[in-house]
Amino acid sequence: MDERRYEPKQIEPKWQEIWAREGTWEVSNDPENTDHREKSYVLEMLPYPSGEPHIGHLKNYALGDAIAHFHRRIGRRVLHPMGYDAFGLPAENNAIKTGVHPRVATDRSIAAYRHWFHRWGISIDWSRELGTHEPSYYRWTQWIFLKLFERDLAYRKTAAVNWCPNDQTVLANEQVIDGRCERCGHLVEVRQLEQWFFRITDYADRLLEDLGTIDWPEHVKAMQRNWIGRSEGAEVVFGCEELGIDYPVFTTRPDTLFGATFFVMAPEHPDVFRLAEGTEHEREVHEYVNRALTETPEQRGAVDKPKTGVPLGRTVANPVNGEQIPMFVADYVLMEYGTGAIMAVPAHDQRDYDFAVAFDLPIRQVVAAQGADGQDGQDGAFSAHTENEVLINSEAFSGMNAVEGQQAIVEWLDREGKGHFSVNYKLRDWLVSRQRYWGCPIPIVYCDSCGMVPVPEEQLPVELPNIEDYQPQGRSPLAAAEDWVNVACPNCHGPAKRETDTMDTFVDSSWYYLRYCDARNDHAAWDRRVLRRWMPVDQYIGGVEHAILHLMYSRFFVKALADMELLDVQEPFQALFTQGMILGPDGNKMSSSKGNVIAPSDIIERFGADAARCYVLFIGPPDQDAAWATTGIEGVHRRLLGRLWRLADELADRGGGKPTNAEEPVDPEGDALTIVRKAHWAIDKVTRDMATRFAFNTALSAIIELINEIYRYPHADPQARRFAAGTAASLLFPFAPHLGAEAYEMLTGRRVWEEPWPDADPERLQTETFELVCQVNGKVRDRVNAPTGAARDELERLCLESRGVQAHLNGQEIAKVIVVPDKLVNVVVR
RNA sequence: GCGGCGGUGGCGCAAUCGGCUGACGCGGUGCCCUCAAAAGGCACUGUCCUUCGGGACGUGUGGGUUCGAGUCCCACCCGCCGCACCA
Repeated sequence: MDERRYEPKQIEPKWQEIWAREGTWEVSNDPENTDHREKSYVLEMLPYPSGEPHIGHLKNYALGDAIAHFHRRIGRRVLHPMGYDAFGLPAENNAIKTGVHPRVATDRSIAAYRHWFHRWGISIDWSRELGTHEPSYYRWTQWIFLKLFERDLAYRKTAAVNWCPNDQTVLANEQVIDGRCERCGHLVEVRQLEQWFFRITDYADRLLEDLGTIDWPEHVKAMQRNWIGRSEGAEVVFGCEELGIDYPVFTTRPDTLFGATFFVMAPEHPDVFRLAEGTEHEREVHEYVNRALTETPEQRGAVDKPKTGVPLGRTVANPVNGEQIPMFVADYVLMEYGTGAIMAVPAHDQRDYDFAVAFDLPIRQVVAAQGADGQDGQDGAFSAHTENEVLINSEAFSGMNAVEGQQAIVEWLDREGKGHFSVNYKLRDWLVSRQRYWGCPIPIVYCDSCGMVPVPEEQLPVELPNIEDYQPQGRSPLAAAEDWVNVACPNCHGPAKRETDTMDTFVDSSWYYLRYCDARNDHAAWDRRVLRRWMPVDQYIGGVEHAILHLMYSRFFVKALADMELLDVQEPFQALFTQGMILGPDGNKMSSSKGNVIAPSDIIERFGADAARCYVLFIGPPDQDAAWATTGIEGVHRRLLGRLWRLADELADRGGGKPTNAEEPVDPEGDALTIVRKAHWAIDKVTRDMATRFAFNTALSAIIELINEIYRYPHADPQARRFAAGTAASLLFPFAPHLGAEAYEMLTGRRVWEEPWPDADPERLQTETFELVCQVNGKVRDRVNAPTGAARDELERLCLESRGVQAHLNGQEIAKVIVVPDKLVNVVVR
């Protein structure tokens, strides 16, 4: 007798082959609009293909796949596509090192990813597969660029930009973390360069407001709000009479204007040298600025660093009272924020206060708590205005409530032409050009006579040429491809040159979810009507590391494209789920240098795809980080999958003339009823966990409980056990599709994915008795069986009669009895 | 400093609307099956006390509301994440 046991290697390929051959998960765009099922667009963030997928990918796609399967089974038409974010630096850096063309390396990785997605059994509509590096895709990336260019949302300007000397390219603000390149960790330099930008700042308010319309985790919304950094205040003009130049500053506290006792400029401010010229401080200013500019952002930004600065030898006039106040240059003022210059109010701002103390400058309090005698110094610098703050030392405005005073001061400034209400943002325009090869070419041509000319749509794509030398030299490697660079001007047909920068890869991934909807459209990026059938993405799933970059850029794209009437939604991702990381067994982030990497390929080899998928979901709440434990996957393999398989094997109808079935027995009794009830309980539990929250860990534990219950009654009616096992297989299918399909087929002869999601029968969720919790003064003293739905006084009687309660009453006086029907009775004694 | 999220057995965690704390899994202990092992099955497993009936305690700390608090309120401690000289 050969032993029969759960062998994923025999089960998994069988189903993968069927799904691949039949294209089971493909879904039509339904141009006739005949399919009236509710749509569901389930999407995981597309992978950057590098080597082989890692365990985080497995979790990401296991999560999305469970949702996709669940939605299909509850009767929705589900779009669940896959693609690859295939342009990018790692493949190019690899090419520099090894000479292997980035396309070759990328396509090799893509093949590996595709292979593994099949072996994981992810239910993907493969007919929509795409790679952002394919001309059939980036043709439309270029088209979108041109659309943005037409609307002046893509533009070129010279600006101080972040330059990574290691990667030899510029970076977006969002790609600079603590002054370092987010990719290679090298210190970033600031350079004045002419670059391409997308005008995302035009959308700052809408990006902020519409966060209220989407179902995203609070922390992601908070990060976006933070990044947009909207603050309301006023722009106030300080004039330097000696040079006849006006300097506007931004302030959120215009009510403190009368307390401004000096004025500070950032070292990067373009007028600093000009102001100092000819004054006794000229040399000192040069030295200070040069020193400040060579400091690393970490050094300069150190929180407890003492305030430094140098006088400029000039004064500006405070617009509210004409007072001449001295100007300084100091590195605590940032060129990137506001106007690069500030009015300093040491009485009400900690930083200004610190500077004033260091340079012995006057401190004048202008806001005080009402009734107080004005001794609170610099307190309240950042605190919001309270109702009882009043202005003092503020001429005509003295005595006014601070909130009203602020309003009045700005209105007065506005009338005088010296200021106005203003809103400031931390968000900058998105720098999109990169001096690198492996990216989407920018479809622009420079002509000596016509200037900057967009490549006509019908000439797209501008294909990336093959080159020999990928080494960046401060300009794009494409600049060396002369055959490609030199081109006839589309306008005058004279000699012209192509733009040699490529686009940030975040441009590619900002619209891929739109292309999936109509992935094989050769005539357009998409058909607007098809988009209407699918967009927005109903459930987006990915890592929190994209909270700002990818997710903000995509939102900007959708809003801009909606404004062009190219699509009909305002937000790309209606709901977002951010998964936690799988950490190494040592609790640290997995990395090859720590030697704690768990390779999915090893895991699947040992335990199969179903066990791997279930384990990454069972390990804990899916939005939390969790450490990998090999004993954990063994548990899932044994207690969940192995035991279900054995049940199916034991209970399967093996012919015998009867049709196989796992129908619910009609009138189960005794143990059979207990098992049937547990099955309905599990249906209800799993359904609620999936539909109302992402509690896959508890859904799986409910399925384990059901399986345990079937084991507990080995001699119960086989039909009841078969029904329960079939239910377990059906419920397990979204998590472990191979075993779910296999066990279901063994028990019923049918394909589980063609079956509707089971319904919990409310009658079966009800029991005729329940365990009544009997408390005395809130402590549990007994539990007794009571009829479900019993009257309050009946429950009270049962409780009072119970042995445990009797023992604790000791003849004490009963003050009160609390009855919670079908749950508990609490006897309060004195 | 600002914003967000957490703190429950030896471990991961569960308790969904204020009602039995610790579901489920891991780990541990004992037993069954076996010539033996593997595999598998069954049972027990928060701490302390116990006359073995049971009892006391227990959800970061301290207070409060309540018949009843892991859950609500106040104050605080600790940890993680994001932002941060943002005017």
